[in-house]
Amino acid sequence: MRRPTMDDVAGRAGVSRALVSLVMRDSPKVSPERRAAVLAAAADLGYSPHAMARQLAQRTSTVLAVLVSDLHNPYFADVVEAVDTAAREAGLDMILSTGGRRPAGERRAVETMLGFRPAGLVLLSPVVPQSVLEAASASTPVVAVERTVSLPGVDTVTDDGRAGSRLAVDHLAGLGHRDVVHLDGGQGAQSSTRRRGFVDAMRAHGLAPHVEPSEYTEEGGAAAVARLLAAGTRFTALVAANDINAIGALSALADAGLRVPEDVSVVGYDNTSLAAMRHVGLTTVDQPRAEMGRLAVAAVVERIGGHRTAPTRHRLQPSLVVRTTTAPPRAAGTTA
Amino acid sequence: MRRPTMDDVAGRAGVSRALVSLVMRDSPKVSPERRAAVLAAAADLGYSPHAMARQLAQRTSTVLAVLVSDLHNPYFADVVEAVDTAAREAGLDMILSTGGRRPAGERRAVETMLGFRPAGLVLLSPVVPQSVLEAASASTPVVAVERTVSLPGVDTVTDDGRAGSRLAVDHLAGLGHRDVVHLDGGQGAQSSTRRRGFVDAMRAHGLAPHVEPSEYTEEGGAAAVARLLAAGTRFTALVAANDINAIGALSALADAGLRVPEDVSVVGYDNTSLAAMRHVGLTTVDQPRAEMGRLAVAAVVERIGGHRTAPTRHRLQPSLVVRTTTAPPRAAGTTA
DNA sequence: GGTCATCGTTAGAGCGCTCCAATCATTGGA
DNA sequence: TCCAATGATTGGAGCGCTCTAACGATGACC
Repeated sequence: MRRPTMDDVAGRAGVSRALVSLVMRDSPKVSPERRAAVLAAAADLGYSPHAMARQLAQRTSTVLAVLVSDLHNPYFADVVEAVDTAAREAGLDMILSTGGRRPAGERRAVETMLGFRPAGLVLLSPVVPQSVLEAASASTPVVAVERTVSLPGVDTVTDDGRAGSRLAVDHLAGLGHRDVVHLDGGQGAQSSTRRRGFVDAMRAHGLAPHVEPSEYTEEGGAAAVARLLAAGTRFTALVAANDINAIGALSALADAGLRVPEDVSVVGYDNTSLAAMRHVGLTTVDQPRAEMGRLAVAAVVERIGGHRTAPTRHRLQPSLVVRTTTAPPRAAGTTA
Repeated sequence: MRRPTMDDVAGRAGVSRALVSLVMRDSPKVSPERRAAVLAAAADLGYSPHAMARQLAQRTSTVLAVLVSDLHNPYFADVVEAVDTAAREAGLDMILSTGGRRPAGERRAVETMLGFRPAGLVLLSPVVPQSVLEAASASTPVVAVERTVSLPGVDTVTDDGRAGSRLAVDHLAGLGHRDVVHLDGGQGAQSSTRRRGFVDAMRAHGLAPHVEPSEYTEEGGAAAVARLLAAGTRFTALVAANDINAIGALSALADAGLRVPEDVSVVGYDNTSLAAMRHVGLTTVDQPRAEMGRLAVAAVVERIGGHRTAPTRHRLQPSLVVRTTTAPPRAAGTTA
């Protein structure tokens, strides 16, 4: 079970350990014969470098730590995939961990990862308090995705949540809706931005904004709609906190015998694979997830290289994807 | 940016580095006063142990490497969550990586992870050739989940795919279906087991089994159904390769104007959150995912402890979850 | 023929930690 | 009172690697 070390390879190839090290790192200053001998010995022994020993000696890490708030949300699968690809291209190895959308879980996950002295830390929609991010940024480059942070040591990559909500409202208002309710993301990252965008856009259309508390989960969406119906609230359209929240809302509407989009129109946020499913066909706001993942890694790389110390604030433009859950309200055409 | 080391803490607390090490590992053989002094110094300095240096010195890793074949399949989110929880309880830190369901990608991911000399390697539905698993098992405990492997050094945790398919067929046959088609998982892990179970169960009911090639993806399911319809194949029920494959099949059926379950019944496999969605309501075969994740970690832990060298072969019993995509066929009641 | 770069190679220190054996301080038993 | 036993603490070697500086061997140059 004991794996061969550099010394074993050196012994077999009849060279010094330092030379083996050079070969392993593709140094140009090694004669072809020696290089061949070393590679042959390594192959014979089935040797591969010990990544941790290397990092300890180098005093520089190639580990990119990534925290995912919720593995069940397909939104993250896309971002993580992009991060993974970009990280590999930058020569970084991704470590993934999850906090289960709970601050305590995330905090512990961050601490564990920091124990590995990663080259950087990418947090996807984190819910930990800012203080944790600040502490982390003291020892490694930190990038927060889909979370507004104003710390000088923390870079951010978000979509323009206000613009996203505006797209949704403009679309609905254009269809003739006047009674539109926003299901709020609560403690979730970026929810306040989306809420503000909703309120502003509604006012711009001369409509009264109604915000109903909810959260970034299916259950939350269902519960919020159930509450609205129980209260007898009048609405013909919903702007959900995100896609899974919208899915929950759709379920609750179906339970109540309301048809979508005939009785109620629904708009989601994130354009996850869920929204694209034929049986859902959710109209939703698309975030450039791949781009966001790439930018997050790029931000880390820039900091590592020391090319930058000032924080980056990427704010990407979302777009609307219209599918089958939105249509003019019943009494359409009555609006100006 | 330089993080404090154990020596810094020792200096501040006025003790030796070895004593700090003992405190950090909660050794009982440290006097309360010294312990307090060390902890205070560590807190002042914001010290946290360097996980990699620790592992190098200990010659034993606490890293559990986990390979996920497809982050987009919610099936894995559940298993990973269970693995994460169990790993943490066992004092292991999870590293996650993904191969994008491509053998080359998985192979590279495995090599990268092995560079960290993990305490164990858990592969979820891997598609790499057995030789890769064999090579890996030479240097660390390896557990394959949902993949049949007969190597002595590799433990396995699978569900009983034959039994799962049988549950599906029994259910459909019980409803009166006679023309049932199985969408095959192709190269995917465990697909041959599920296929065999389907064929055997159909024969046991005196029915002719029809197997249509497909794969573990939404597109694959849609394409297979489109092919069946184009060929004019007669069928009243489908046993899909897995849930996302079933989702694709549902879409294709809808496109063709066929209603589910009135015209065609559909059974999935995995009981993912997708299947449970109100708008899908997929009848499906449930795997005890949490249990599987736990068992996988347990297998690694047993090998680490040296308690076992013989391979474990866990085969768990699946169960059927009946929802709304299955019903008697149009001409029901005609069967014996 | 001697000096000086240049090149490929190597010894050895050190990364931050754990482990072992050795040390020192205390206590209890005879 | 002395010695063994117990418990708390420490020095130093070593984990597998990288890095720096130094090394010997060439060859170029005058």
